[in-house]
Amino acid sequence: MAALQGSPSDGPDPGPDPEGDGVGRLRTAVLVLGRRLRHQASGDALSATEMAVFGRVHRDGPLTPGQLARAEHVQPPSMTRIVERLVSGGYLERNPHPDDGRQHLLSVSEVGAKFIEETRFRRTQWLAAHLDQLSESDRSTIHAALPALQRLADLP
Amino acid sequence: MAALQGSPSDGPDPGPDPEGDGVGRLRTAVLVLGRRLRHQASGDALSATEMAVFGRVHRDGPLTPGQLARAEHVQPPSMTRIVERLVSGGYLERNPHPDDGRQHLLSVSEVGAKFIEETRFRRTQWLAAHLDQLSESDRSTIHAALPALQRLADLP
DNA sequence: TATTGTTATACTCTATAACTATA
DNA sequence: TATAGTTATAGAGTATAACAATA
Repeated sequence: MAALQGSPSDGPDPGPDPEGDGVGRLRTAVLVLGRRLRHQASGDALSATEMAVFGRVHRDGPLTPGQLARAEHVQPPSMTRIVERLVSGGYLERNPHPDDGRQHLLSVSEVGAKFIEETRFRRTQWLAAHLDQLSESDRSTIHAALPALQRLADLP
Repeated sequence: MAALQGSPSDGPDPGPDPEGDGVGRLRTAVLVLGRRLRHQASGDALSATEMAVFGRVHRDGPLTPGQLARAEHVQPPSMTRIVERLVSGGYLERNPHPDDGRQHLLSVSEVGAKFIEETRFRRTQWLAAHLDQLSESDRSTIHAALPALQRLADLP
């Protein structure tokens, strides 16, 4: 079916804005946001991706590297490096897996927990600061779309 | 004010999911989507960013490299390389600027226009194909959030 | 033998700095 | 002198391939 507005086969009137369809605009918005997210994070202690992984461990409890790789849709070697930086930076801790000697369980360290409290308080993150500049209506619309965006991102 | 759900100062009840706030989830969704968009595009003729720039020229008419760089939030040298590939691939054409010898105007070539028609018909793009797998309700929610996401991406 | 994770390596994207040409 | 664009170079992020350890 149509994806975010009419597809070519929907009828005789594709509208006045042929390629200005939702797909193109969504792609652009995602790419620009991601680009800015990464770049603005470069002065921070953690990169955007590191922050995402760190936040996920904090949210979803102890996880193995493999679980994290699947959740973030990166390959295992990429996650190895991300986790390596987070562990050597003191944000995450590696604990042995109770049942399986090959795996580890990653959890937020004490230092890491304190770091989250600080950054939540300071609100220095680019995304949080810029969301605050939107109208209340824009924020709630984005908030409403979040589950759908997550489902889109996690589709096989 | 609060950004996508309660901030720490909103009251005594931060909810059961401290860091599972909208900011973190939005960051993750954007990063994962961008990652998959880039990766899945690697088999295509154009990368995700190239497609975004190409689509913008198609949408918004002849543009200069500088205008494109500002619109996509990349630095001018980055846009130079993106445009270079699109021009040498035959998708875009460089035309002299009527008033200013330093600038060029980029427009979609005949081959480029045909390419857009084909890909719209084939729907091979990762994003379009996956949007089609969402429910109608999810698609319309995302569609409704698109202007807000664009404003967020374009904030100074 | 299959799975989890790591090491080694390479590629893409994008940035900063320095330069050229035009205004 | 200021602006638009390009060239040269470097860094971050992520992938694939090969390997080690455990199930």
